[in-house]
Amino acid sequence: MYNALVEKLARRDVLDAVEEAALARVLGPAVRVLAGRDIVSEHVRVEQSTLILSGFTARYTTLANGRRQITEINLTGDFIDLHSLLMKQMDHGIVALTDCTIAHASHADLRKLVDDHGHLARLLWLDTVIDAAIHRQWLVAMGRRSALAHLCHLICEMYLRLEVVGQAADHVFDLPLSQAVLGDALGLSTVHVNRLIGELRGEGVITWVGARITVLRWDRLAEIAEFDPTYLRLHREPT
Amino acid sequence: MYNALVEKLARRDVLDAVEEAALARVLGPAVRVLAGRDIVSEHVRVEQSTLILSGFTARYTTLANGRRQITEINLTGDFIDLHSLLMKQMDHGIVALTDCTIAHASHADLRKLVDDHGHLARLLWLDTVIDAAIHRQWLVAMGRRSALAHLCHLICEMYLRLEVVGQAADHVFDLPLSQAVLGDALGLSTVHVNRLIGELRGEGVITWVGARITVLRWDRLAEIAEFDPTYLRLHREPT
DNA sequence: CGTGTACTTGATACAAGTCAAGAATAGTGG
DNA sequence: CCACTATTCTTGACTTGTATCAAGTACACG
Repeated sequence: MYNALVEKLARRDVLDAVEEAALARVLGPAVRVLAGRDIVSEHVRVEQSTLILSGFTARYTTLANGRRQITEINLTGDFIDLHSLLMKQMDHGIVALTDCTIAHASHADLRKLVDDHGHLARLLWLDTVIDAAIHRQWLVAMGRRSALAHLCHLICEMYLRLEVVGQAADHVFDLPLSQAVLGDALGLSTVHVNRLIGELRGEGVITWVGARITVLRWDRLAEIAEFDPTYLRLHREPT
Repeated sequence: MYNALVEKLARRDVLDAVEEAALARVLGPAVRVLAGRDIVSEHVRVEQSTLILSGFTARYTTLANGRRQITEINLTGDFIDLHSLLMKQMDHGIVALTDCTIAHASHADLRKLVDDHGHLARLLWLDTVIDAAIHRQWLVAMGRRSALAHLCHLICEMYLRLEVVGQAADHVFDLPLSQAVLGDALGLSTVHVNRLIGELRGEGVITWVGARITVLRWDRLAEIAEFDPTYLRLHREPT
């Protein structure tokens, strides 16, 4: 059930059976969460971390005027609040964007896991470091790329991350997020997101029907986004 | 010479003499870097991490059209590329914004340090986790706050971070960054940054003469920014 | 004391937001 | 299975925040 996480970590460095077993041991039973529900609320203190077994979630922050900014979209195999092992108090909330299955790991157990397994600890540390790298790419896209390039960048990122966990292939994948959610992630209005998608459709770069995205011209998409996948660290290397 | 780092870590959790000594041992001699020079270039692979002993640096990414986005401003006591211990390949560059003094620590030595000192390792991990939290705050400010609120948020953050290392007190501090640099950090044009500063001056919120910023009305500044310092984790707690 | 960099201000352009309303889908209960 | 409802998507008209272009002023520094 924690296969996606193992696949992701194994994509970065060899994971031995002992480590896999240790990881499995800290995870609690699968829990179902309905779309729209908070998995972790803003500002709370937590004593456990959460692994996504299936579904999409978002880190978000709400402002006084009710506007929301999503700072990362997470998916199957992501340890969404691993950072809370070190920073107990949440600086943001995490909401289920679709129906999700999750599993918890207590900080006490995780603490023992990282104490006993140095190599695995470094891989988990790496995972939090990659979160930061994703944040930086979003910052660059938000601050200095055009809205269209920003959207293209997000599509490229989602495709690659889904591909790692077997939920994307041949430039086809499902992204069951509303345009309002995408707007909150991109820092744009829903209307503008809609027009950008229309533009990509019109140029024949993608089709997007329901949740199903088909990238017809990947090269063009990556070119508009100036997409460089280095930051996702999807190659195997001793860590 | 590494006092600022020790002060910062000690602000978060008790650091014993053994840990302090171990930290000192991995650091090489102080090196001078002139303003404008790259400390680490984009895309390169590195085998050492860098601690700022004095001065200001910026993480940045350059786009094809020459525009630049700064994703974090770093200062005295910051381990600017600690993440490279785990992700060797840089996904961004680091430039000296002012003349700086820095010290290097080889990854081999750092690796041994984190292997031998679990608690210290967690504090360093925490430091990278806080970098991610800072990125998230910038994302929120960029995506959903007004340009004015974004600038105010940056001023609040810089003040608190400088205060930790003894470079700010009584709402007065030096921020020797040009408005062009601030624009690259905020994702705004230089002209607009200039007008925002004028607005804050006009409202009597701050004075800003040369590099010297005096916050006359901190409450107002924090209110505009909706600033909540939780993300900087500046309280002591076992980690 | 001259020259480059940073700051400041004004005029204009444009990207993206807001408001509004209709069309398409998906979900729900009878 | 269909009618009813609530989202979500789409399009148009208009507004606004921020960028761009341009020119002048104030510093800093060699």
